[in-house]
Amino acid sequence: MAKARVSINDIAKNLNISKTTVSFILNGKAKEKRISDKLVKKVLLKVQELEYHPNQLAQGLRTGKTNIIGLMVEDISNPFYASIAKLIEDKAYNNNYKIIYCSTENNKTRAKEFLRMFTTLGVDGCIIAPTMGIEKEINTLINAGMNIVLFDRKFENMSTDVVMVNNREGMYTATEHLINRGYKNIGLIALALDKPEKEDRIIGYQEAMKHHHLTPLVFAFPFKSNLHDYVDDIKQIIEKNNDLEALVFGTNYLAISGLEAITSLNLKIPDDMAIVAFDDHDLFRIHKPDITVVAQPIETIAQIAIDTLLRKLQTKESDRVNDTINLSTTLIPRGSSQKSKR
Amino acid sequence: MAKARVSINDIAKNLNISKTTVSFILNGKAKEKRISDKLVKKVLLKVQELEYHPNQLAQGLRTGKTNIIGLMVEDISNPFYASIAKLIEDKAYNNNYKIIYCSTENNKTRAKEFLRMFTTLGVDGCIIAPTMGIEKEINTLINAGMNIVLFDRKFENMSTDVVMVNNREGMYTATEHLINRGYKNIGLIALALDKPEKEDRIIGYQEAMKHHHLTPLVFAFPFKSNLHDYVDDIKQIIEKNNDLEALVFGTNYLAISGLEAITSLNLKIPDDMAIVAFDDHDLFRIHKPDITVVAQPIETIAQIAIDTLLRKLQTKESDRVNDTINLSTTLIPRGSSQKSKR
DNA sequence: GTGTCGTGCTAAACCGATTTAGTGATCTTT
DNA sequence: AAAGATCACTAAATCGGTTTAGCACGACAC
Repeated sequence: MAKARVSINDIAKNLNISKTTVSFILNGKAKEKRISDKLVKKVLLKVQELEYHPNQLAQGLRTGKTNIIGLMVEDISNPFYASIAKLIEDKAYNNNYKIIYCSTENNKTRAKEFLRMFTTLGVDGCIIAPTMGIEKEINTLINAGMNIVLFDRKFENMSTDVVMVNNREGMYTATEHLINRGYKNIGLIALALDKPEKEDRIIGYQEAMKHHHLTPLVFAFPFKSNLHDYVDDIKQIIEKNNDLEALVFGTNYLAISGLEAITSLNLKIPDDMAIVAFDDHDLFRIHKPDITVVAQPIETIAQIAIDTLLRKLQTKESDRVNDTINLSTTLIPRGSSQKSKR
Repeated sequence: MAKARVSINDIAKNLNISKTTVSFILNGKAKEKRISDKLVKKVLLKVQELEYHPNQLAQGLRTGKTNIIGLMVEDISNPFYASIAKLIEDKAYNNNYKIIYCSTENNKTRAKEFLRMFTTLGVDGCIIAPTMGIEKEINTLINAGMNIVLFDRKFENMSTDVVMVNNREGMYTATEHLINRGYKNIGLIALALDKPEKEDRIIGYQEAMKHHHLTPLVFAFPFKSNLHDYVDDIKQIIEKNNDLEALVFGTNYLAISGLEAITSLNLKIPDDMAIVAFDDHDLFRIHKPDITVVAQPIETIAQIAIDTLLRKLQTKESDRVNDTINLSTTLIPRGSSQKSKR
């Protein structure tokens, strides 16, 4: 038999006082509202005794604060986002915030529905790694007063806080790493949600190639929710371009698919095909040979994103300044893959 | 300037009707309550025009249903849980449920606080991979009428639905796999949150060893939130037990740490040290040589967990039957590691 | 003895929905 | 033409909190 939860009325009735008084006491306004110490003690004791815990829906409805933060990413099962989610959750928890999360799978419709869900649920703020095509909705939210921090991907001319890594520079470094090791026919396998000429990671690669007078060779894919589907695509690319010496991968899962493709074609890394991945992963560290990566500062991204949001939540709307933080990536050279002469 | 959200009152006032009527219409009770088709149309149009979406806090407060499901796991950044979370989220979303999640880090206090959060927030149900030591709290919740589905780990004599894999059998199979390939000195590296003699994975290993007249050698660790800390532990074990031929790992992250340890000691897999891991991971598939694992049926676990919960939410409390589902693991033999004669 | 002030507390409105219990108008029946 | 049924809605209570406005009482001043 389900027993009814204890409400503030139960406390009040039990002590024959008004629920106003109970509320004041529980919200630390006892002094301000001149409630006697004796009564305060009595109430707190009764609260303990009956194990009263305020209904957060009612609180949220009245105060407009839910202490819920919405977190929207591409795919929570991607270790990159999962790690960030974990760090954000942890910090949120320490500040008495809960996380509602959702994976957009780069689906515009889904993303929009989640945004609506955030508002109808009354989240206090949200941290979003946005998909393309939800710019308008996000702007509407911002204008309606929602506290938003973007990360991983940004929109031009959006007046909110953004935490970004320098994708262009990171990719430039990754590409140059291969060039410095003597590779010339270097291809890029990347995701293009937007137009390729707008994707910083693609641009960084192209700049590095051009700067060294090499010809860029970009293979851009749309997002697929079954990540395994990339393996065949990559196999085909390798088979069709048999002068390819090296590949740069734009995301961790593309690189993982790349590894599978390379292995199943019986090619050796790095002699038959050298690779560099964007975004680190346990797998790249432990793989033999270990894989050079451009790592994103996951802890810092999470840290700044949640800090910024929490700060925002404590600032009057009028006093806010929107920052765009640009973090640097780190090249982690692994293996010893100087190009060997075949 | 933050614009106020549209409420049901706005719709009502705008059309000069009662909000009761609006509520009836929006909840599909127009026919039953004999609201004229003309008015129904007018209301729906106005709802569209003003982009009205009901406040879910108010709805939740009144109806006692929030359409929120709580998901509690050990660590959302562990791919095992992250994958399950993703699948659960997806299915929940399709049924108009949202997910609030939290990582317990096997911390009793944290877990208890999260459970409380679930109730004060009024979640409709929760899916929990429980930590040890929160049995009492979970029972209290169940008695208070909360809908709970447990997975990954269970408590004896708890009257709720549980989705489990057969850990004992899985570990037996994993161990026997190594025995069949000719290894004799096989150690187990596992987590022991409870007492080792109560951990099914440890028991399965021991049974396999004894059945084949071999001596079990169990190394049980407590949970550490910094997973990297296991590497040194494992290195020491390998160094101190130099007759060890093979290791079975109880979790994916222990196996990953094991790989790191083995590599950093310059040992070769499987010749110097053969291994089998419990719970698959991209890394084990792609690693050279690839690593034999006992895989858990992640999709099925997620599927059954959320299905069971959703079904439970639609069933009268009195009609409920609690199931314990036992799923089998799958041995995925990889590599070709017959023990070589040294 | 009346006005003022401080003390200690509370009644009632409110947040935004749902739900219960009707109400007044029109139509049927006899 | 009175009684009952049907129709098309609605006022008010409710969920469980917070917040506003204010009341009753005693002390003190004059």
